[in-house]
Order: sequence, then structure tokens, then C-alpha cells
Amino acid sequence: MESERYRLLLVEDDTSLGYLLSEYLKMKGMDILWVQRSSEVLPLLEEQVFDLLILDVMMPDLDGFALGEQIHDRFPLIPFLFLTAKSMKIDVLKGFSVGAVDYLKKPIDEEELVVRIESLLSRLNTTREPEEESLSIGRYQYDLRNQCLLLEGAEISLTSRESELLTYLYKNKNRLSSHADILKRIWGRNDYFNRKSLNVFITRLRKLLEQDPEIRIENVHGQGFIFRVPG
Amino acid sequence: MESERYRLLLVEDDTSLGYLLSEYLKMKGMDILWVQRSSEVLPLLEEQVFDLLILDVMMPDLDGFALGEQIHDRFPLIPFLFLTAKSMKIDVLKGFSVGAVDYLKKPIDEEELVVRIESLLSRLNTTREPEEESLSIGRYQYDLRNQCLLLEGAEISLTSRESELLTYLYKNKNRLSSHADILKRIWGRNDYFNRKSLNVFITRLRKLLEQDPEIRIENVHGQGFIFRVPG
DNA sequence: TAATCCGGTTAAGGGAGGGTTAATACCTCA
DNA sequence: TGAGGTATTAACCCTCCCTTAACCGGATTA
Repeated sequence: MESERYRLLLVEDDTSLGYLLSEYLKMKGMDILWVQRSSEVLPLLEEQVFDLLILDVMMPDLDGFALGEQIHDRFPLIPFLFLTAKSMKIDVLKGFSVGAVDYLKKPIDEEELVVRIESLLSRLNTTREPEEESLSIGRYQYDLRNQCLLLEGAEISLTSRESELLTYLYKNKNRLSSHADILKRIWGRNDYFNRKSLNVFITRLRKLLEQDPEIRIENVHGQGFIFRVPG
Repeated sequence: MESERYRLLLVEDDTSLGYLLSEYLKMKGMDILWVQRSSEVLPLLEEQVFDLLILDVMMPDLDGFALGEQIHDRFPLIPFLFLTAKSMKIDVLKGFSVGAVDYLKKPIDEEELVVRIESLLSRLNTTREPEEESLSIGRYQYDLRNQCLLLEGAEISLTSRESELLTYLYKNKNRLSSHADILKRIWGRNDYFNRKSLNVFITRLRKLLEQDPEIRIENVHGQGFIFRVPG
């Protein structure tokens, strides 16, 4: 799955630090717009979308905290963080109180900045929806969360063992899943009786999946099974 | 709207720092459970719900990073942050790489810790969808505020447990709600007796909702329930 | 072609999990 | 302190799933 490029706005009046940071972040695959004056920020937010803003606290035209406050008022959903040379405790508290999501003291470590940004943005994205996990197996849809197979509207519910085994086979589809590996992984122990159990469950899965003749669970004599699925 | 107390788990082997932090956070209106050994953490997560974990990196029995990794594997939705005396850059990067949401260096400033926690948790919560006042469940109307079900003029009032459970099931309608999640969220603890209670309440809800045969609370053996509602 | 092993299928049994009802404990409020 | 309502615990029965067994057929080797 291709992850989208993050689009960031960096507000930093210092030319060398601004250049350094924006180049570094670009190198890390992010999309950066760098501006040097706070007055440019609000108009930009009107017309473009950013995932995150990085604000220097000390700015010549408008104090970073004041800017943060304005952003928080007008665009409460846009997250921003502060960079600062000031390290007084009161400033950290003030930064968070105006709505910042993080507060980093100079000198900035670029690598740390990147991992903090990535951590922030990944959480903002993953909390949206836990996303339904569903796999295509031939003509079937396999809904892992609900432990069921869907075929033309019909819903076939699986037991936990059936579901574990099907998941294992699917993960190793079109290549050998050895008895030993399956048993160790799912039954926890590779012995005579569990091997017998495995056979029973293979039969069940074959029955459950028989509506699509292209899906096959082939036996490899003395070795294990190969789960053949089209595509 | 009354805001819920945040429930935190603090893992810190040092007695004086652990005591200091847990008292301070309690004073700030948070609900803290403080444990001194990392081995206690995973079992606790099995049976209780926490909004955030605070982990010391240096622990006698299990390294904080290793613990963080295990938590991230088994409970990927629970956010955690690190406290550490180590301040080497490599450690900060390692912390984030195992899934931490923040990384604070000792000596810890309690006020800064609190504002960082509040900032984190408020962002996690604001992404929730705004609460509806009244929901359609099949032929019923479910009035959350007044905790009652309406059906063709008749009004059936629910107890708070019934209401909490129905709300939980509704939010996860048509997909599996696991025993563990329901119990941790509503009863606060996943144990034998609460599981028995849950069964009683499932029976009650089924009875309350029996006027619409299209509404079903299905059991998934050994896993949980699926609340089936039309539409 | 026998002898043997491995795999496939079906059915039965046991044990854990779930459903229901009733009794008990707990709470709140007069 | 007692009444009314709610949640928890208890008791009992039923259902479901995994295992085990039994039996058969196909494959492999001598």
C-alpha cells in the first residue's frame, strides 16, 4: 500500500535553519512549503491544505504563540508544533496551552524531528477508521474480524480453529505449508493427535470452499499442504 | 457535557519518582494505576482499559523498549510514551520506532508531562464522532439521553448498564464486539463473574429488542457478539 | 501384488461456553 | 431503616466445537 506524501508548512525566519530543515524533510519524502514570515501563514491556510505546521516561536513580525493562537481559532483541526530557542518551562506550557501538539527545543535534531512528525501524522491517520480487514479468496470474501466467509450474499461463519487455519494457509498461499509449521503455529504442538485434528479441519475447509472449484487445498505427501487460489 | 476522567497506567520501578508522579497526576484529575514491574503490564492490559501508558525505559525485569514493542504488537491502539534518564539521540529514535507517541527525558517536569498528556489525549478524543441524541435501531428509536427505547409510542426505559451495553453494541453494529473489549470498556475488568453478568445483560437486551425480528444479537463462540441491525 | 503408511471422511463424546431464570447483594432515597 | 430498583451471583440446562476414534481409499515401497 502506497502511503501518501505528507504536506507540511514550515514557518522559520532564519534562512540557514529553514533551508536545512526543509531540505532534510524533503529528503525524507515529505512535501514542504517553507515561508519566512508569519504574516504569510493565514492566507496560505485559506487556500491550501497542510497536514502539519512547524512554527518557530521567535519571529520578527508576529510572535509564534500569537500565530498559533490565531491558527487554533480559525483552523482548529490543523495540528501545529513549535520550534524554539527558548527552553523556559513557562514557554512549553504556553505552547501547549495555545493548542500545539508538540514543542521542540533548539538545537533541533533533524532525525528526532522527523520521527516525531511521522509519529504524529500516522496517529492522526490511523485513528480515523480501524479499517475492515477483508480478503479476497477466489469468489469468496473472507472477513477476518467477523470470522466469516461471504459468497454471493450468503454468510458462512467459521469457528476459531477454522479461521486460524484458513488465515495461516492464506498467508502462505500457493506455497507449501508444512504440517510441522501449521501445527506448531496453531495447535502449539506437533504430535500424532494434533496431526489427526489437522486432517479433520482440512476436510472442513475444503467443504466450506467447494463452491469455487479454482480454490484447492492440495496435499504434498508426507510434507504438508499447498493452498491454491487463483490470482 | 461531562468529560470522562483519563485512565493512565504508570510503569516506574523507582519508588519515589513513581509515587511523586502518580500523586501529581491524580491531583490533576487523572485516574492512575502505578505498577513497578514491567511483567505486570500485559496481564493488566488484558483485563482493563487504559487511555495511555507511561513507561520508564530502564526497568529491572524487562527493558522498556522491549515492553513497548510487545504492547505495540498485541494492543496496537493503546498509546504509550517513554520516560528516560538516557538522552542519547539513538534512544529517542528507538523509542519512536517501537511505536511511542512521545519521549521525555528525566528529570521529568511534572507540569510539562501533564500538558503533553492532555494534548495527546484531547486529540485522540476529538477525533471521535459527535454523540447522537437518538438512534434508529430497526423499528425502535433509541433515545440515549433518556436511556429509553421507543416503539410505536410505547416507551421502554433501560437501566444504565443496559444502555451502556446497547450503545457499545450499536457503535460496533454488524461486526464482532469481543467479550474482552466489551468487558474492559463497560465493566472495567475482564473476569469470570463479569462475563457471567454480560450474559445476563445480553439476554435482557434480546428480550427488550424482540419486537423486531430483524434485530439479532448473535454469539460468536468463544469470541463475542455481533449486533445485527437492518440497514 | 502385498504390506504399510498416510490422508480423507464421517461420526461420537466430552468439556467449555452460552442462555435463561431466580435469588441475593448492593444502592439510593425517602 | 426499609422500600424499590439495579447489578451481581448462583444454578441449571442447552449448544457448540474440538478432539478422538473408526474406517476406508489411495499412494509408496519391496
